[in-house]
Amino acid sequence: MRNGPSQSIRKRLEAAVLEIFAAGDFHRVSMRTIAKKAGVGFGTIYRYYGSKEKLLFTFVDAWLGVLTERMIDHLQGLEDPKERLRKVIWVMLDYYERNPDGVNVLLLCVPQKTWMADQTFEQRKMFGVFQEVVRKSQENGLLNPNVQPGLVVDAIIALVNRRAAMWIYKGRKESLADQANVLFSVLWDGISGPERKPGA
Amino acid sequence: MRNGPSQSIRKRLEAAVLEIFAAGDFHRVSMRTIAKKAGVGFGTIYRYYGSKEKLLFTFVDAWLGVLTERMIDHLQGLEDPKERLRKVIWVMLDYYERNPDGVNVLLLCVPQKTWMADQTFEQRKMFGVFQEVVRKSQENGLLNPNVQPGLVVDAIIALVNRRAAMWIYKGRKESLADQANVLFSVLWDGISGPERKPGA
Amino acid sequence: MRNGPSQSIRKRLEAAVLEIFAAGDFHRVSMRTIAKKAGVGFGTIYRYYGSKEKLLFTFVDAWLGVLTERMIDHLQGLEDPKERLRKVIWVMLDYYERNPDGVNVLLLCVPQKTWMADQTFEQRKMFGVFQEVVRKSQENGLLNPNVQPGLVVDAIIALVNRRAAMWIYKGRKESLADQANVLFSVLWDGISGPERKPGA
Amino acid sequence: MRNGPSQSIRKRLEAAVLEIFAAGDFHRVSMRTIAKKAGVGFGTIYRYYGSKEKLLFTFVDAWLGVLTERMIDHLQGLEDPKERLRKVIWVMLDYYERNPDGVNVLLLCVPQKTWMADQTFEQRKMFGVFQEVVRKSQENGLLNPNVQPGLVVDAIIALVNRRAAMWIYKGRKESLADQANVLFSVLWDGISGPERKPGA
DNA sequence: CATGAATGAGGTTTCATTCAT
DNA sequence: GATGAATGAAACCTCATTCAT
Repeated sequence: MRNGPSQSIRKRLEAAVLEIFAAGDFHRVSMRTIAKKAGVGFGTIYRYYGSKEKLLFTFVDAWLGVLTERMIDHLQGLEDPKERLRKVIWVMLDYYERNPDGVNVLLLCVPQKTWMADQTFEQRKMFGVFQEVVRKSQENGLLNPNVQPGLVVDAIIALVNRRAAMWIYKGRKESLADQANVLFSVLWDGISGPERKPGA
Repeated sequence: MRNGPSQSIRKRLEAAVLEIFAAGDFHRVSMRTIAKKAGVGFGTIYRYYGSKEKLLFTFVDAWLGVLTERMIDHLQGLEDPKERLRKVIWVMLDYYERNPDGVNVLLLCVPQKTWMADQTFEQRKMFGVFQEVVRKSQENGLLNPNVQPGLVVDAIIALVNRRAAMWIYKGRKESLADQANVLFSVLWDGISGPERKPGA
Repeated sequence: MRNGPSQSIRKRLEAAVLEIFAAGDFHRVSMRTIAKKAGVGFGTIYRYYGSKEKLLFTFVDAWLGVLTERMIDHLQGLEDPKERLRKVIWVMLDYYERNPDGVNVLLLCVPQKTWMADQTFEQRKMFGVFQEVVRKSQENGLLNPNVQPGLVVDAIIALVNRRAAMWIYKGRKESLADQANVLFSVLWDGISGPERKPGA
Repeated sequence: MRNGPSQSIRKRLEAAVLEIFAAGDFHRVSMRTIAKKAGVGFGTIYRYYGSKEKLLFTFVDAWLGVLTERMIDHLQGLEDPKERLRKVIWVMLDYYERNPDGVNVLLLCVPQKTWMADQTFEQRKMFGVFQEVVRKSQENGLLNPNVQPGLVVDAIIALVNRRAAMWIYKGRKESLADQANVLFSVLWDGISGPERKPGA
C-alpha cells in the first residue's frame, strides 16, 4: 500500500519546484537541483512522482486547484451573471499577480504538448466553474446566442493567459489585476467603437 | 566569412524539423534523428544553427515569415478596416489549418521561455502588420477608444492561437478557417447578447 | 565529498583499459568501447576519471605502482650494490614479459607529451627506488664518479624500455627476462671489448 | 600519373607541420590549423599525403633523412672505430639541439604504435649507417663479443633519445651536444667504477 | 589541380531515471 | 522508506576525411 509523501517532503518539494521551474526552461531545470534544494533524495521524488513531468504537473495542478477554490469562494453570493464573469477574470488576474512564479511555470515553463498528454491538463473542476458561470449568463439571455459556451470559456482563458504571459515577458511593470475591467470590457463588448453600442 | 547553409540543406532541414518536432515533445526530439531524417550531416546542423533551440526557432521564424507575407498579400486592396481585421483572422486560421505541423510546433512544442529569450520571438514584421491594421481602425474611429492598440493585437493572437491549440488538442475535427467569422464576431462585438447592440 | 570508484568498477575498468589500449592507437580507442567492454556506465567513467587521458594515465600509474612494489619486494635482503642493480633490470624485464599489455600501453600507446604534462609522469616512488639503488653503488665507490646518478637512472630506463618496445615490435619472440644479464653487462661494463677490462 | 606536391606547398607544409606538432600532442593538433598555417587547402594535403599520420611521418622521415645525411657527411675521413662511434652520438645530439622542434615531434608527439605500423619507422638508411659503424668496431675486436650488434645500435638510440626527451621535458636548460662525451663514456665503458678499468 | 563545404565519428558534459543498500 | 551511486542517452563540440565544384 503506497502512501503519498509526508507533508514535510511535499511542502519542501512544492516550494522548490515552483521556484526552480519559474527560473528556467523545463528542460534546463535538473532533478539534481530540485532534489538538493528540497533536501530530498532522487529516489524519493521518483517514488512519489514518477517523473520530472509528473512532478511539475502535480504542483501545477495543485496551484490551479488553489485558484479554483479561491474562485469558488469569491463567486459566493454574487448573482448578476455579468458581475460573476467580471469576477472570474479579476480572480485569475489577482491570483496570477500574487503568484508570479506559478504563472511563470504554468504559462512559460510547462511544455504544452506534454501537459496536454497529462490528465491534469483537463482541469475539470476549474472548467466546471467557468462553464457554470457562462451557462448562467446564457440562461439569462445575456450572451450572444451564436457563440458556443466553449468558445466563451476559451476566450476568457486565452485573453487572461496571454495578458499574463506578456506581463511576465515585459517585466511585470504594471499591475495585472488592474487590467481586469479592460479585459472584461473587451470580452463583453468587443473591441468595436461606441457608435455601435447604446450603453457606452 | 561563414555563409549560410545551402538551399538544399535548408529545405531538407525545414521539412524534417517541422515534421519531427510536430510529432514529439521538444526535449524528446533528438538532433541525430533530425540529422538522419533530413539527410544532413550532424556537424552541418551545428555549424549553421548552433543549437537545438536555434534550429527550431529559425524554422518557426521562417514559418511565421511565410504567414506574414501571406497576410500582407491578402490585405492588399482591402480598404474597410473592419474587413481587414476579419481578413487577418481568416488568414491566420487558414494558414494554420493548411499547416498543422507548423501550428503544432509553434504553439505546443516551442519552449516558451526559451523562445522569449530568443530574438525571433519579437516577430517585428508580423506585429507591424497587426498594428497597422489596428491603427487604421482606430483612426477611423471604429475602435473602442478605451482599449489600447496593444491589447487588441494581443486579443487577436490570444483568441486565434488558443483556438488553434485546442483544435490540435481535440484532433482537428472541424475546419479552423470556418471559425473565422465567429472568432471575429467575438472579438468585434464581444460575447454579450444582441439586446445591447443596435446593429445586430 | 566525491569518493573514488568502487573496487568492482575499478577492476573492470583496469582490465578493459589495458586490453583495449594495448590493442590500438590511443586516438583510435573510443570511450564508448571501453565503457561497453568494462561493463561500466559511460557517465561513471567521466565521473571518476574526467577524461580519456586521465583514465589511461591512472591505470598506467597503477601498473607502474605494482612494478614498483614488486621491485621493492625483490630488493629486500640483497646487499651487494651490483647485484641490486642487476636485480632492478631483471624485475623490470620480468614484469614486462609477464604483462605485455601494460608494456604496450606504457611504451607505445601513451601520448608522451600529454603524459609528461600529467603529474603521474614523475613516478616519484619508482625513481626513489632507482636512485636509492644507484646511490648505494656510488657510496661503495663502485660507480664511475664522472657519471651523475641521474644519468645512470636514465640509462637503465632507456635500455630496458627500448628493448621492451622492440620486443613488442618484433612480435615477442624471445624471452625478455632472459636478456637481463646482457643488458646489465652493457650497462655495467659498457660495450667495449674485454681486452680493456682487467676483471673480464 | 600523380606527381608529388609542388616545392612551394611542400616547403610551407614542412614548416607548419614541424612547428605545430611540436607545440601540441598529436591528437590535439588539427588539420585545420595546419592547412591554415601552411596556406594549403584540406584537399591538397590529403591528395599528397593521404592522412594526418602520413603527413607527420613524411616530415619526420625527411627530418631524420637530413640527420642521416649529416651523419654520413661527418663520418667521412674518420677511421678510428671508437671515434666514429663517439661521432655518431655527437652528431645526433648536435642535430637534436639545433632542431628542438624536430626532437619534440620525433620523440614526444609521434604516436609510437602508429609510427611502428608505418614503413618509415624502419629507417633503413640510418640504421645502415649505425650498423656499419658498429660492424667496424666489431671487426677490429673492440667490442664485447657477447653483445650482439643490434643491441649496440639499440643502446645508442635508447641513450641518446631518452636523454633528448628529458632535455625537452626539463626545459632545455643545458647543452645537449655537450653531453656527447659522457654518454659515449657510459656506453663504451659502462657505469662501473675505475678500480675495474685499467685506462680510467 | 586546389579548395573548403559537408560529413559523421567520437570526446565531453549534463541529466533523467534506475536500483542496490 | 530514503538515499545517491550508477547508468546510458543525447546535446554539444571538434575534427579527420571525403567529394563536388
